[in-house]
Amino acid sequence: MHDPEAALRAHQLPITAQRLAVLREVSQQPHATADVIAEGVRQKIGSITRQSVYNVLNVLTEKGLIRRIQPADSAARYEDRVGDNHHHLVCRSCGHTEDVNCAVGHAPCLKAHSHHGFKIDEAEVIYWGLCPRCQKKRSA
Amino acid sequence: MHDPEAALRAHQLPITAQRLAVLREVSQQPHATADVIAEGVRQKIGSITRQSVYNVLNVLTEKGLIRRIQPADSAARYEDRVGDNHHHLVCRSCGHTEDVNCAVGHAPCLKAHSHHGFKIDEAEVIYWGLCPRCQKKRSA
DNA sequence: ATAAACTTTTTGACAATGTCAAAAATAAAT
DNA sequence: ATTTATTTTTGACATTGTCAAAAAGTTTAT
Repeated sequence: MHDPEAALRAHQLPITAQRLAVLREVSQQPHATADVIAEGVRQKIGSITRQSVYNVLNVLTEKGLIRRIQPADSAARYEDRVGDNHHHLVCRSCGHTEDVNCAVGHAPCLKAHSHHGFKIDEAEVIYWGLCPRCQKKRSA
Repeated sequence: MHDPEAALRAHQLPITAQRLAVLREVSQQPHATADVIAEGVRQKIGSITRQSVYNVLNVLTEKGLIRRIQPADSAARYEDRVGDNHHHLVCRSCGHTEDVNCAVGHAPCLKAHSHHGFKIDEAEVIYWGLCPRCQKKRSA
């Protein structure tokens, strides 16, 4: 995110210290959870309430400035890589998350044959496994 | 599930009224959440505690008798269709969930090129959209 | 610059979904 | 039948997130 201030303006969102800080934090720590973001922001601007973090994350998500992902057994995570069609690799043990470029192509990358009369708008893919660190821990 | 009792025995699980009832309920109401299952069980055997429902669902999931799915913005759901490689279609509006046969083939159905040193064991796919009912509601 | 109008942030309570630990009840094995 | 092991219940608690009203801040218009 090169210019958080411009990004907010582009979406007609009033500029506040909290919004700038949250936006920067999401950018610097992709896939962080709300409370990790809160901690990061506090170290930079002194303080922010839990509720404000949620407010900001929600409004940024609605406007499409950031993206929310919610893997099983984890609080929601946020990233600022939006607009493309990538997926995620999640560690079953520690929750560590990485991006994976789409194996197929454009969104929705998997055709679901318009099953059951549903109108499908997204195919979400999560690859589950063990990250390198946790593989080592197990074998130890 | 034709014979829940045999299924429990096959997995060396002591047979209890609660386990039989939960197993039957998951079978009859695929994709139900824990509290929906609890309600269903109560109508059949009179009473069961919230904790027992969780205990039973957890042990059945660990043993592979049932499968847990956890779509975003929903409590965990359970199904007794296990061992094959199918995915899910989830309604963004009401949470209604249906099975979708895998578009590709065998599990894990998508190769993730062993990215980033992860050891991948599953590719989970969720198709997001609107179910027929909710499509109608919107246009009304 | 200033004031008015609007939005955001804070504060504090609350809801939903799960888990933990110890006591009571039940099933299985001898 | 009795013992042993497991399960169920009971009640407290943790986490993640939301709701509503008051306080503080930002933007717009004068």
